[in-house]
Amino acid sequence: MAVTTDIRPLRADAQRNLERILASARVLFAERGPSAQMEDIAAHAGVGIGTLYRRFPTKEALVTELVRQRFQEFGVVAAECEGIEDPYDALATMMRRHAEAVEDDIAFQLAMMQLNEFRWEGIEQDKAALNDVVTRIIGRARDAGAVRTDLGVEDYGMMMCGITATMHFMSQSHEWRRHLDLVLAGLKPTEPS
Amino acid sequence: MAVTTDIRPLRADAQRNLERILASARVLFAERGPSAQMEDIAAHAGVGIGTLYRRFPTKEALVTELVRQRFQEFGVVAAECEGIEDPYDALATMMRRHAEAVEDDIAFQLAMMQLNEFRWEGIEQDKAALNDVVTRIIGRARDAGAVRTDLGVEDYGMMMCGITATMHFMSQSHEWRRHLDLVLAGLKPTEPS
DNA sequence: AGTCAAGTGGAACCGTAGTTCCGATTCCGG
DNA sequence: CCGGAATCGGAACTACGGTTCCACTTGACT
Repeated sequence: MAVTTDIRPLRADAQRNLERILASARVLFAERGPSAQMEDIAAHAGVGIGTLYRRFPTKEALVTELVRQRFQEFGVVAAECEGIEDPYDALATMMRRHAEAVEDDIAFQLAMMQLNEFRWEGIEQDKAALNDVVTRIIGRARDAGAVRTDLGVEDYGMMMCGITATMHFMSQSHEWRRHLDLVLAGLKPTEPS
Repeated sequence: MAVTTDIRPLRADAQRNLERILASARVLFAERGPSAQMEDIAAHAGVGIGTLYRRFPTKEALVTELVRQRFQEFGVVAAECEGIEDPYDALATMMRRHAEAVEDDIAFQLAMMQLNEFRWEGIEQDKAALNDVVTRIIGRARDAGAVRTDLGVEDYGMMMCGITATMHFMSQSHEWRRHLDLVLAGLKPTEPS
């Protein structure tokens, strides 16, 4: 499943080219979004289109691979945040860090928002793993009385979707941090008033 | 600027066709988003593509006209909400009604989110008008101490962007209402704790 | 060094969707 | 009822971008 061994180790130059392709794709997709063109990516990597298509049978396959990588990073971040003592801080920090991780990658912003409606082949596993950690972090905050009692995991995707949208569509500056603040404020337990 | 008189009143059948085109475009764009095809719209309206292009020189022109109409409706809704006694209720109701107005129009959802980054020709005026009303409603709620003191008009677009995104990308069901609740909760004045 | 499967480059192909063009048709004033 | 300007229809044109194909090159193993 992982990176190594398929059947045959891939020729030295081919390996080098593969890495170049991935690097270039990362840059261009981040910069221009999913509409970045295959030819441009190949050119940027210094290879022909044929070479690119030898590794990734389709554009979608390429995008998916990149999204998967990013998604794993998400899992790592979440795991790190689980280590934070204060339950509320753990949740708030995770949200902030996840948002920051998305900040300068246009293609991933869109992927983030559409995670629930798109069928990303082979992401399910990483997604489930991330979901577990988030569930625990939210549960802990809730048990500690740091957030409203009706907060659930489902809310996490929703909130991130909204924040990512702000980030993506209101590109200039960092207004999205304010949106995050607003949402975080909305998480506080409803005062017994 | 308005609907009537340009130079010549438009022939009877042409007028009829224009209305049909607009109606069909409204339906198809709402249903399929901005990627709805010109040919389909023409077919749905029962006219040839040539006819469509006679009225709207480009697809963008057609979309823009529809967006403009919707936007005006937004202004009407806002004005109505300004009449609500309770300052907080006025704001909350406006947000809810604006969100509902967008609910089943995919093309307009995207337009809504991109309002700040796209250059919609000839919308500026309606946009400014709406902005004024929203400013007043938010100001009133703030003065009444119903919402945090640092809430501004700029936040309105941001919040609506986030909610629209939830609606658009997490299509199934009506989860967006929960997002709205969360955001509204976040607007409450920060308790002196 | 020789062999050849693996790998490479990029011209050509193809489908899609917006837009143009123009002969046929239709409203409307005289 | 007529003439012609306005309007119609839809075939054809165009641009764009993903994907295929294949003659040519190259790394790795004997």
